[in-house]
Amino acid sequence: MSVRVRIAPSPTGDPHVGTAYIGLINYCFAKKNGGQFILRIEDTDQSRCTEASAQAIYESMRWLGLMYDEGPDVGGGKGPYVQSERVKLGIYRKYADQLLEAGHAYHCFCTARELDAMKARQRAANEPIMYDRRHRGLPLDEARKRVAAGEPYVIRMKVPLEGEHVYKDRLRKQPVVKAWKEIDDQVLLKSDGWPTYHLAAVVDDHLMGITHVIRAEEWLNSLPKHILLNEQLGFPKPEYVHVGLLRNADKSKISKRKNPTNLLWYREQGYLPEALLNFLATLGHSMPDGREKFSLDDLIASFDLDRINVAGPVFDLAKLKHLQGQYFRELPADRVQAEIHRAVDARVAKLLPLMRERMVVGGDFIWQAEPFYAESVSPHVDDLIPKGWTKEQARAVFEDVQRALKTYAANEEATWDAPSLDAFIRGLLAERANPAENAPPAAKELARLWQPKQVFMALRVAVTGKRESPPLFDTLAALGHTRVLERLGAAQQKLR
RNA sequence: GCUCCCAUCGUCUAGUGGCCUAGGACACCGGCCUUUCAUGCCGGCGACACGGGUUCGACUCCCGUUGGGAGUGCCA
Repeated sequence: MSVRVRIAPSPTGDPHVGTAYIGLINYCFAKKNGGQFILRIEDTDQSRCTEASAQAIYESMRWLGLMYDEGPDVGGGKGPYVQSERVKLGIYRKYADQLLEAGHAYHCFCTARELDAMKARQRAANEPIMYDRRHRGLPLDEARKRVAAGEPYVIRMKVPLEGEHVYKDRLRKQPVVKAWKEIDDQVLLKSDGWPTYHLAAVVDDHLMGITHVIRAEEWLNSLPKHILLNEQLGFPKPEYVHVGLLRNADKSKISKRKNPTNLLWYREQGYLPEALLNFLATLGHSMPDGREKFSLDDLIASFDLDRINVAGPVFDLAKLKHLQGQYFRELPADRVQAEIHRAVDARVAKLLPLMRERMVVGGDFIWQAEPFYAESVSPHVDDLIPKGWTKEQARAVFEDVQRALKTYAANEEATWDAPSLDAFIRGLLAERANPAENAPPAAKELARLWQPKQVFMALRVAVTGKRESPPLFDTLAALGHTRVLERLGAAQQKLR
């Protein structure tokens, strides 16, 4: 039988680097075995899923070159490949009814409030948190009467009350053993009539002829439910394989707060798909010959599912950058030039309003915009010290402003734009120039320094490295708080 | 809390009982090349979490401890 694998992302938010990671593994496994790689969109949460997000998934998979043989935008013989469309076809309802008839599932009429109360009680008592199955014994005909009467309900699966589930995952040394009594009677069909992930995925994997479900470790806990569902539905079981989750530096599940997780961000930044794919591959898989730089074709040729690591790897941007550099430097001159144009164009539109009135010829943009592109700037020490100030005084003022801006940037309410920064910084100056009666002597001594003209020039020099620049607050806004704070710190270093 | 998974340098990993005084890559440090920087090359720092077994012999197998992670949703 031919291998058929899939990725089944949910179109919420930005296309995720984890999708690419799991996608890469599935893709390689499919290609290695002459099988098919399928993309299915799991949008059964009507409140969170968007079409734009689905489009972004297609786009990023294409960009990476992880082209699927079947999927929403390419078709295929087992479609539709979007679950919301399948809901409309009544596919999941049909299987839910089948489970109901066979006595493998039942109606539950609990309200959200009842369920919350149940959880709260269990939490307080340090008991495992799960549904108490209060409606499990309800006869089917009685439940149907309540449904007919318009009472809201969900359909839950009937999990065995005793015994245990054992599954040997090919990547793990020991079989995974889980007692049934610790597994919840999972909701299969929600009160809006749409399926939950568990029902939809099992049904679709079967209908789409999926032979191997290779997915992230976060699904391992619900594995018994999925296998049970296959059995109750009379489906032949695919092989389930669970790979480790990508991690942040602190080992927690990768998140956008701590890492760039948006695939399109990498494209915007100018990362090459080959580099990103190569990097992702080294995270979980290793070449038998130890090669660490290789093409997708090389990877497929040597790919071995059993060599995938189960321990979740830390996503290390520094290593990606190194690989990216290697790929970039191999690029032919015309591609390099194209990449430069792309990188510049992306920022020109934003900066042009600031630059324009100071420009005489187009080339002026290059040096005028330099502070906005540069990683760091190198101001002249003399320019950092306004007339009549000492080095120490200048440093004290920079430190004070930096601290204030740091607090400001950390404030959720505050916005980092020119008008807000203008108001904030002028307010700070006014405050410092007029210290309270009971202020420390040091503050009173510095009070005379807080003149806008001089402080603004010093700040301008610190953040741009030049005495000429667009208006200070526009400049601060365009630079972003991270760079501004960095440069204020660097200025203080220079003044030591 | 409960359940499950995982455990080699800071990070990604090689290692499937003797080839290991544990190999490579990133990062870091030093040197060479170079007017500078970068690239490139050379070198250095640096790990088998701990404790018990099994065995003639454990990084490799088993058990426990510790640590980390995930799940615990009418989200996926």
